[in-house]
Amino acid sequence: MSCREESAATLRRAGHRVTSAKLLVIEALRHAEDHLSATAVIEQVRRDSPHVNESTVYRTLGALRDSRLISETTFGHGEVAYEWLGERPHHHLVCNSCGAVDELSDEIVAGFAEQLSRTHGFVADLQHLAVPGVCAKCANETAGR
Amino acid sequence: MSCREESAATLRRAGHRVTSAKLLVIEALRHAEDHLSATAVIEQVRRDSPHVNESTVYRTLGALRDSRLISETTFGHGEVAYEWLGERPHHHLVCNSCGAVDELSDEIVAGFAEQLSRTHGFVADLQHLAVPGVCAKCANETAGR
DNA sequence: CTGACTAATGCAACAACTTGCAAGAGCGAG
DNA sequence: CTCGCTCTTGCAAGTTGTTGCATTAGTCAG
Repeated sequence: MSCREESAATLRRAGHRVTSAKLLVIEALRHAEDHLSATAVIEQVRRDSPHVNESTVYRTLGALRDSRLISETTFGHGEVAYEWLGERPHHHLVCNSCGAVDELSDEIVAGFAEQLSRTHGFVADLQHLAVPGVCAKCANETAGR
Repeated sequence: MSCREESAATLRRAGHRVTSAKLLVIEALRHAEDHLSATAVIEQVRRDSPHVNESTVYRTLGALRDSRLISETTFGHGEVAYEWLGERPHHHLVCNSCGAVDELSDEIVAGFAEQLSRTHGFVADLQHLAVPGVCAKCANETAGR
């Protein structure tokens, strides 16, 4: 199955209609294999089809997020980043000092969620968490000084 | 010490100049004893001093957040909520189903942060976390059906 | 108390999103 | 294949938050 057909099938499975705008947004995020800002997605989509309206992209991003096909994350203060959610859930460690974004497997986060369930009966929905802080490298440099 | 003098002292300690705009923003948040949206803060500030510019309030909220005097949290998708950070750190459990916001003590979160430190050397800065999910009540109702 | 240095503010333009509405297009029924 | 229901889209106007710059006003040294 081609990449495009796969995207179409995913869309259909999630109850969306298969339109060129949605496909373009999905392709942009899949091929980026990284976080993209809304503006970057618009730019990428327009590289292929300049006529696509920006509000359509915003609406599509919101719809795909609600269907759990992509994640919407706020890194630090300001920008919203979108990312294709492929296989397993994952999370991010964002360094406030150097800006590095590291990946965090789901295990620790899942343990945290389980604790919340045990103690508060709260079923946490942590599919894509961005944890702010200071990375090991920056923490060392600061301590050394 | 009056409430206002206390706010002024807090501002000074954090390296800010004591201005009426900053005091009004702080008082609004302190007396609310709850989360306020940026718009609500502007409204509240203007009830006392209608001449204060909205961009000043936005800038003040940003400055106070950077000084750790207030927290900036995103509940669900959309609005940003500000809250006065009094004593001890605390967090929130936000129900996606009924919208209830419950408080979460820092203990569990601190344990999570410690794990991140042990496994990744990452010093997490989780002073005010909003965990999305489904509260115990809503989870029960769904299960019962 | 006075002057000066610099943070804070107001203003207006800008950037980043959102929303209502009418026109267009996907997709399932027949 | 065609019809029609309804989801999507484009457009334009509206929110919400940000930024550059000139002016105002806290603070602190003297």
